[in-house]
Amino acid sequence: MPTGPTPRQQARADNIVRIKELALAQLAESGAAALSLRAVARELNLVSSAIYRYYASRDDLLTDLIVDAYADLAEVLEAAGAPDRRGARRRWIDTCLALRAWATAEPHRFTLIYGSTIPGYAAPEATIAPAGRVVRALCLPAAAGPSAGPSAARRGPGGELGGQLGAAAEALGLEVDRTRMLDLTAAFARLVGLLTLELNGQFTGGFEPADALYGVLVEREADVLGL
Amino acid sequence: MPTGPTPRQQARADNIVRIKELALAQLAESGAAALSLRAVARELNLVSSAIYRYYASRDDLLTDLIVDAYADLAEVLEAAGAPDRRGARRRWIDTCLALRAWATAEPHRFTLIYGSTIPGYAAPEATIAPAGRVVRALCLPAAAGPSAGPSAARRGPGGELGGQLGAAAEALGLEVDRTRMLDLTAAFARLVGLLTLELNGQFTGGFEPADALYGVLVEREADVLGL
DNA sequence: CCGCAATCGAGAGCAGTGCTCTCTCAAACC
DNA sequence: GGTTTGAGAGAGCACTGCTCTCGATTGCGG
Repeated sequence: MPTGPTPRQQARADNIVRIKELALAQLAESGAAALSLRAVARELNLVSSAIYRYYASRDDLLTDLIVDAYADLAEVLEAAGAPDRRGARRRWIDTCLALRAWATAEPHRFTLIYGSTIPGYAAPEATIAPAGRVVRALCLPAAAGPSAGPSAARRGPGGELGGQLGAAAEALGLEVDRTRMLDLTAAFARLVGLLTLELNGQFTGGFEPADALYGVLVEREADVLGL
Repeated sequence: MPTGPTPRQQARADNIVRIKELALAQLAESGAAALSLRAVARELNLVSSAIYRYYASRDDLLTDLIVDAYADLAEVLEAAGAPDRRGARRRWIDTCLALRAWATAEPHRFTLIYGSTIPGYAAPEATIAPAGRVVRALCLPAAAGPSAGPSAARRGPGGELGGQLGAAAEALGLEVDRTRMLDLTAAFARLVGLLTLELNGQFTGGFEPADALYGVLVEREADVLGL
């Protein structure tokens, strides 16, 4: 019979959850730079050194939060773009709107994954798969489109760029040709770019709130993608 | 007669320059989060408290670096897009390429201005004008285009978005109608988005280096803008 | 059921940070 | 020449990440 977790394991799991919650709260109000392990420990009525029983370093905690953020975002996008009676255009647009809704609801988590990283800091191995899942979730509703088809997966731009696009499509498990992959990549970059600018206040005074702008641009993306 | 700066003023100016240089060097190798005033003071053979004669706080120094980065980038873009015998399309493309060249040459400075900011941290007044200058420099070569004209500056989408676009165009001193402003805003967001993703290593494994991708997408932007 | 090993928290401590305050000394100005 | 202004030194506070050691508790194997 499958024995449940021992009390100790349970307590440990609970503590990890609480640590993440508190860390997320700190993140939301002061940003990633101000995340303090000691402060988390304090709020947990733990002595500072005890935190290291759960995370070997501050970066480890951050990495965990990043992975969680990717996973949550991917889930949201997958739900928004799930295949159903809606047409591809509607699913694509809903997915894009879900992206912005998530980003504006949790700006600290969005900037955690798409904001600036430290120079020379390579994304830990653990984060690349979840990151890909987000890209895939966003692209999937728009994967089928002009010149797309299972047997065309190898066609499209040749040369270096063609190889990169083909590899990227394959890595994401998207059955699209290279031209389509180029369009999807561009669309992804545009959306993330727009949100990054908005969240960083680059639009302050001009486009606050940017709902209308975003709405129009998403429609345009749909047009460009032939949805 | 205009007396030159006193030795004291000169020494002070020199020190500020040296502080910025050292800070930039730190930024380049460890990121903005790791910028340490004490470390800068140490390299300057100064005791830590003496730094505060020049900058009242760490944030003040960062703000200064941000303003400088905007100014430098704007200068580069203005030079790349300066009116001359080249056609508008060529000038636009050259400007876009200059943007990427600057961003990849000084990734720490690019992420300093377009990377993530701290939640609740409002951009200091001093930074918004230089930020606008960059936008203007990028848009200028593509300002003239379909449906554009001095007397059309008020036309284009109406409603909330129309007002925002009109105000933005006016604030930047761009003589474009609102439709054009929408296109320019979108193009700006796309380019910055793409570069942000690239510099943050979101393309690792797929599109490194992203020269080819960027080149193709810039050509496309030119098409969309009717250049 | 009992002993041994793994785990956890406490506490002290190190090196570093931003920033403040006071003091001294030299340069600049009247 | 006397006085004001500015620069640097030094000590200190509160904080950070992280390490090490040392009891105490838990849980597993014999």
